[in-house]
Amino acid sequence: MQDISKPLRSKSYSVPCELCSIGSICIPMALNNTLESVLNRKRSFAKNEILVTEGDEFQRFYIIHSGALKTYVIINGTEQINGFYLPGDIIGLDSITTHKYNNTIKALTTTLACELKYDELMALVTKSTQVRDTIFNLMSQNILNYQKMILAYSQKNAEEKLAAFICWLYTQYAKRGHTSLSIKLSMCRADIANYLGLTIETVSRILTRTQELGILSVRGKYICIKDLSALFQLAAEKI
Amino acid sequence: MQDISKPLRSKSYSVPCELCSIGSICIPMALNNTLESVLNRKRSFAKNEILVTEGDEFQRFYIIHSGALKTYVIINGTEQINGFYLPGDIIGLDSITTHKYNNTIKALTTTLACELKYDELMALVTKSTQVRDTIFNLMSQNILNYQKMILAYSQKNAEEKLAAFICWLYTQYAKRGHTSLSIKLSMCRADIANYLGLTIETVSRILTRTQELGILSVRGKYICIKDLSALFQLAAEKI
DNA sequence: CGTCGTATTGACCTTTCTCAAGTGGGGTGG
DNA sequence: CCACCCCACTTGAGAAAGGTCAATACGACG
Repeated sequence: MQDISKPLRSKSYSVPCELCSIGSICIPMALNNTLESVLNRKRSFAKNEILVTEGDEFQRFYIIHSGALKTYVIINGTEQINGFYLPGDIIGLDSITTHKYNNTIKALTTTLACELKYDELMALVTKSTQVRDTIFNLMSQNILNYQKMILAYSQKNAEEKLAAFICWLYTQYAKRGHTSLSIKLSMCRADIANYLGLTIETVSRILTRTQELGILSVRGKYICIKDLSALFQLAAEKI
Repeated sequence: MQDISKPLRSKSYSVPCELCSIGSICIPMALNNTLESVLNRKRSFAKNEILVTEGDEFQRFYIIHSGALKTYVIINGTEQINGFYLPGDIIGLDSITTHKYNNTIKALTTTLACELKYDELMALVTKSTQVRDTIFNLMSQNILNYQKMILAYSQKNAEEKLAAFICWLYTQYAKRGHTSLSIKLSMCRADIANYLGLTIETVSRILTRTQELGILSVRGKYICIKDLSALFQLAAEKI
């Protein structure tokens, strides 16, 4: 286990609290003293460290400050990746209904995450309509995202899926104010392939092809978007 | 437009209020007089009638009492189906965050749906922790369902997708107490194919093949499940 | 500077799509 | 009441996308 109060690594990208997915409720000045009891701020996890295991009792959400996580389940002995989570994202909303975690959560890189206790958050929801609206908004957004993702993954071919995936990465960072066209992938090809329902070879081939089209520049885990609008067009999404 | 207070058709399958997705908050005895102002009970829609169009201002959820709906968006001029909704399902949770409907909602058959006003529901959430927990539970369940669906549709081949789809239909009805192995599809092959990201021809071929395996018996829109456990196994899900 | 794990590339095979023709059932008009 | 028609569905043959297996290249790390 890691040191609880390990400081933020200046090298890695992180969200300022104002841009975090929980937004306004994360700002101490908005909620004064109530906040401290709800959030155990900034716990650090090492690369490949498992935060929770599928089936564990649900107690707290995780909100990523810096780094990246993946969630997965084991089906027939093989890992099936459910999602990737980046700075500002919240994990655990699906667990409210089951009272336990439905996925294993693992750190892809060194990650700093805020812990948010469920019980205490619920108490705040009743007390403050601002918190209530924030949480409803968050859950609704989550549902909308999943709808879009299902559309994407049922309708798109391999090339479009991969383009959509990179667009998603770009958008996730952009939403938090980080608009660089250079992206460092925190996951390996196998994880991407697994998540998109493709094979490693197909992912590799398509990255090469997209590079030859002048849309991307790929070098290992580093991707540079050369033509953003072409990438979005390939993903069949409106920019 | 239809007669608002058209009575429930006895022929079609419907959920009793106790099994509706909004569950306890739909039972008048639990919420007494507050309920009537929130729910405009049982409005009827004709087959192919459009309830709301993508982009319309969001005001109310729809909870299906009987019949079936589909939601879709138009991408590049073609319809892309987002989901099918059956008795007990609630539509509109994704709209909380956008304040407008993200999909067009259309009736697949004659459908009876309860309308639930958003503003009034939110007021109830603050007043009653029971309502609050019900709604959080509902949204969480929704997120969990989408997670599972994404897994399903990114990892499965055509045969598994279709089996999973029929399992889902069966399960949806079973959850509401309707455990018959005979299912009448309310959607056409084209809709199923669209939704699953397949072609009509593939859907047709797989239905035929699955029938030859003795798992299903297909006759137009009528499907009879001959071997439920084999079907779930084909869908790669635990029963 | 070698080693191990990850990524790329190539040849071949399976699945699904595409295009095209044929079938069948429900509704309408004679 | 029957025949016809239309639309939804089924079936078949060839094409394309993606998967599989195998060899090779790269790169981080000791």
